[in-house]
Order: sequence, then C-alpha cells, then structure tokens
Amino acid sequence: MPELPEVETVRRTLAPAIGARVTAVAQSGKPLRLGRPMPFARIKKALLGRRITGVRRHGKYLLVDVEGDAALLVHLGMSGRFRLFPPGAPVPPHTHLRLTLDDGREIRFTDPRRFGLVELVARATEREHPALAVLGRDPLVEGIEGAWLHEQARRRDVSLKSFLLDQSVIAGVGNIYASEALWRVRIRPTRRARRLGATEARALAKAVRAVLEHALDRGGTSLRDFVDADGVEGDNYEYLKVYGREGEPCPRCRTAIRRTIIQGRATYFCPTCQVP
DNA sequence: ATCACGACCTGGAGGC
DNA sequence: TGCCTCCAGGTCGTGA
Repeated sequence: MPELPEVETVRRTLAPAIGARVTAVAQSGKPLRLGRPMPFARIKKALLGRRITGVRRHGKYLLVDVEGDAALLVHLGMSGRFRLFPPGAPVPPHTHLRLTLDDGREIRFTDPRRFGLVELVARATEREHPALAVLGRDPLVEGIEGAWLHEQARRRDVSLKSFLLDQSVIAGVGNIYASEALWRVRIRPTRRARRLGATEARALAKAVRAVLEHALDRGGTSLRDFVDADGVEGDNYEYLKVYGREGEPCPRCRTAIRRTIIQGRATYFCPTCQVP
C-alpha cells in the first residue's frame, strides 16, 4: 500500500494522538512479516501508562515515541493501516494491535495480508534495528542531490527502476513513484543505473522529490487500501501520469503507455518519450 | 558480494 | 450465484 507520501500522510494525521496516555494494549496474536509474532509483552510493558510524545518517519517506517526511551516501530507492508479511531468505533477485521488512549480514542494497526511489521525499539539505539540500519537517505528528511545520486548509480549494475526501489539507497520510493519519477525525466525504467549521466542524475533527484511532494500535497495515492489515520483516502491517483495507465495516452506525446515487469513488479513507461 | 526470483498472505476484480 | 485466475502500494531468504 504505502510509499513515502502515504506513510507521511499517516504520520501527520496521527499527530493529534500526541500527549494522550496509553491506558490499554491489545493484540490479535497473529504473526506479521516473516511469520514472526510482534513482541507483544515488551510492547505492552513499554507503552502502558505512558504518554505519546511524538510520531516520526524514516522512509516507509513510522516511529511512535512514548515517555521513557521506547518507540513503537511500524511498517505498513502492502495492506497495513495505522489509524486513530474515535471512542467506541467498531474494530475492523485483521486488527493486530490496539492502543487505547485515556480519552477513549484508539490507535489500531490493521493488516489483512500481514506483510507489515510492529516492533519495539529503544530510541537511543534505534538505528541498530536491522530494518532501520540498512535504510538510505529519505528524500524529504535528509534530501538527495544529483551528485550523490549519480555516485550511487554509477556503482550499480541494475535497472534504474530497481535502483529507485532499493531502500538502502533512497528510503521511501516504491513501485508507483519509481515509474512516475522516471517518466518525468524521460528515461526508460530498464536503463542500467550505471548509464545514468550526471545531468540526468540531477534531474532524477529533483523528479523523485517532486513526485513525492506532489503526492504528499494530495494526501497520498489510494489504489485500494490506503487511508490516512482518520480513514480518509488520498486523491493523488488521478494525477499519476503512467502508473496503472497501460494503454492510455502518454500525457506528453499521446503514445500508448506500456506495462512491463521488472524484477517481478509492474512497471509503466512511455515507449516514445522515455529513452532507453 | 550482487542480483533476480519466489515466497509470504488476503481480498478484490474480472472472466466464464 | 459460484468458481477460477490474476493482481496488488513491500520485503526477505534463497540460490545462481
């Protein structure tokens, strides 16, 4: 479901929970990513009775800070939702974690496919967590520059599409925005990363930031699962230029958009104005 | 060490 | 209506 703009949208809409105290913690007991159960006992011990002091994001990961040194680490996988419900709201199916707040609201992690992740980390050492340790630069937090991107790309013998999806380089770009950014700079997704020129790298770095910021301004892209912490869908889908638009005319040159598979993921491009 | 692929899950859409 | 197949915003372990 979620790439950087969607996760950032959730982060922002979850902010009204800051200051509230956690009065109850409940779980489904179902395993999540890799069939691993969430460390519920540790989560409960660290969160119960504590106030939420912040909600942060790095790449596609969310961190919910509480009093003390603990933070709840959350990844939404493909179908995960992380929402703030009003008091008494019905509990949706596939709800794996519930944090009841002192005013009756509930933060709930819901994930039918269970590709998501919920962990507990110590803030002081959070970057040592395997999921966070490998993350590259977040385009909207740390920023990415053309020269840096060029240097990264030179050393990799993968397609540019795969390169953009590599979270150890850029943290937060996923399948939608990888196709969108490459369309903007008129480069085929199949182009080898090492063949990216310096000028192209500058344009690509700018395009990555632009597509992410544009989507964020629209509350993210809702294809099927995505809603913010208030349950509201984002309306960025109508602004996508190529993703999910096989057969539709390219907005630049009217050629039919093509769909191909790169590393097992659907990839969209214009065969005319995106150069190999 | 890098890289490509399949597995991990459930549910929705479309074909028959 | 029901059954089947395909597809999905991500990540990780495997084996070449």
